[in-house]
Amino acid sequence: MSDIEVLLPDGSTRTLSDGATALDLATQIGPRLAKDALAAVVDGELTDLETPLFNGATVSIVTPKSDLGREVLRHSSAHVLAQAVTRLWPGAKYAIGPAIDDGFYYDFDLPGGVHFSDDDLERIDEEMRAIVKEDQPFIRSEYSVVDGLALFADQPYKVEIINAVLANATPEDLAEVASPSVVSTYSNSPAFVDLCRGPHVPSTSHLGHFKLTRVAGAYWRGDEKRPQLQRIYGTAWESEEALAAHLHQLEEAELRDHRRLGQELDLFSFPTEIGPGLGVFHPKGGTMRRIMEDYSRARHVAGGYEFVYTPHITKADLFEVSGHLEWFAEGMYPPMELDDGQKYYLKPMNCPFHTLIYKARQRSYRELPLRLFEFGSVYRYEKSGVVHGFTRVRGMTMDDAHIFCTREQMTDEIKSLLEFVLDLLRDYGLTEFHLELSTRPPGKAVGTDEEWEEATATLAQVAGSAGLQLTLDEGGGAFYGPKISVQAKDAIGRTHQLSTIQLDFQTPQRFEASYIGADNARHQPIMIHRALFGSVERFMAVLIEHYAGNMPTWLSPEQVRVLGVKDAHDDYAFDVASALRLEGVRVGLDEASEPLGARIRRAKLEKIPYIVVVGDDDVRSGTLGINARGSNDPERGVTLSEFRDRLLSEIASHGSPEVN
RNA sequence: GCCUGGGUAGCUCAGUCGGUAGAGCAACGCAUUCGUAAUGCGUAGGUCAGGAGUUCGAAUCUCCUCUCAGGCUCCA
Repeated sequence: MSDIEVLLPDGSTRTLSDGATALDLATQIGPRLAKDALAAVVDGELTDLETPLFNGATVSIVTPKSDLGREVLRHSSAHVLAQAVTRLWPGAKYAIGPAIDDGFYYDFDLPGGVHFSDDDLERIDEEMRAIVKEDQPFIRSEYSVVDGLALFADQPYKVEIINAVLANATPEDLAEVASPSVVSTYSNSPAFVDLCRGPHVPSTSHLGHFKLTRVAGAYWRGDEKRPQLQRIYGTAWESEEALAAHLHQLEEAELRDHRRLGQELDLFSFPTEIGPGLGVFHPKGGTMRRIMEDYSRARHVAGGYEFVYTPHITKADLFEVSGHLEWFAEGMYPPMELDDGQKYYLKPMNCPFHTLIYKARQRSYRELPLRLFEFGSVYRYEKSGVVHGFTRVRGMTMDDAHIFCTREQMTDEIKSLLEFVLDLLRDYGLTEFHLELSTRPPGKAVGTDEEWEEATATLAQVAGSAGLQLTLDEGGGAFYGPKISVQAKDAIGRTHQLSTIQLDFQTPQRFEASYIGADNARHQPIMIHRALFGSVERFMAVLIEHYAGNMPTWLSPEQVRVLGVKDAHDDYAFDVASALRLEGVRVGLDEASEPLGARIRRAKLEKIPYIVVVGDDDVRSGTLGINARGSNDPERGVTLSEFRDRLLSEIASHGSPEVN
């Protein structure tokens, strides 16, 4: 028997006897590795440990504490979930069960149309732990398509997957089988066989650090028109500590939920009397929003924008010309019908209105680019199940602008616009971005192929030269044009879609907008739609979550609260507050009717950047005690002028007390 | 829109087997005057989301509607 030689990731080589598997390799390297090993990567292909190696192969062993390892154990956990469900509900049909970020899920169709309830999760969890204890090996088998179809004769979803792969293999389908001509399965006991490409952990005993999290409905193959299956979600990790850390992180995320902080900090609410997805801003949230908007306005003035205002409703005609009634009607509120039979719609977008402003008179090429800006409130009829705090609403205000320019100007205009966007977002404290390019939505778009190609190529060129990571969102554009969207990463690593920049050849055409060029001829302008916050409400929600409610000083509704130690100090406290207010600082005063500790506690819970405490010493020497947010170590004896200078410079630089 | 689970005082929540409503915080009043995260006592506050039904009797059981959360689909 001849030997084979394999290459390890560190560049070294190992000699093994012919027919040796990845597990044999791991064993040869060390018993610890053999014990930990879950799978292997052979020449870039993720595969089972049982896979025989061949001469010259590059092999790495996959262990639990790696992304690949976690993916394998999550995928295997999904199989155990399915096995547990088929034990508890004999006759259950199982559909697909992949690994996802942080966990896994599996979709089921229970006999008699039964649905899982939350209580079932506990039973399933117990059954899964029993299976783990049974230490069942995952055994791979391969069948012909015919045999595969016979094997899964009583599993209609599996049959559908096999047939779909035969007909037209999508990457999603291929995840479930080996290749279009070979049906691969894994069984971890004779009683449970699943269609799967693999690989899997050697046996169920490698699993166990999991938690089933929720049950949800999910459409078969993600299609609203197909039957809805019962999905169970779980999370799984390589160790109890990693699982606990993940659960802890979820709790942390919950603490910064803007809906919760909006309530706790008295910023805004969603009165049920008004309706779903329609929020109101309380004075503190209103202050925060006003500051956000004012700063944006100032930047837009500097950026050459002109400010316009337009109504919230319009005759149907306008949206017929724009194409919204043809392409966007299901996102619009139903019309109001007036006595004379005229239909009026609430506006879901501002662009047609701005186009009419453009068209209000003859335009010259000398006016272009013409940049029209509006904090425009729009209303969209979102499906009832999708509204979510201020991140998905039915009424919102966009920091919307439409730029009319010539075809020659558009590339430069988009380039400088992208810089403007990123610069502005950084001023609000977001620093990590990537871009997404959304292309023509198939079957839902107006305009010629050439126009779409030119617009998409222009955006791609600008996005590519921005030096940021660029991802492609195939078919995600608006009906009138492709778009670049700016995705920002927040403090706990989540990404949020914020700004969108859309290039539109269609609207000017539909409205017959034109300008007179230097050649004294009529030309059609190009239109750029752009919103930097996206919606003001949502941007505020993102910032609140990013900062966990600890807003930088310039955005805090109350920047300083002054407390007298006892009521003999209230006059001095008032003077301090007045002096700061003269400088434009938002200052609150909490008089000494309660113990100092209680007032400090309340101010801390309100996340006010600076608590100023004044007592006898301060009255005597004209100083302050400063208790900054994020610190439990107050500074004593600071002069008013020193504090004022520090505070004003922090506000001007958009800083926070935490980072000083 | 669909699936699962919720809705009890301003907020967070308890309420057993169907027997007529409870706490903490907040609010209000009185007292307390205090140097860095909760002073004490008292008062008031509820058509138990809304409607219908079952029952001698419903926060509790059934149905419908509204609404919230987590998913799916869709999306800024």
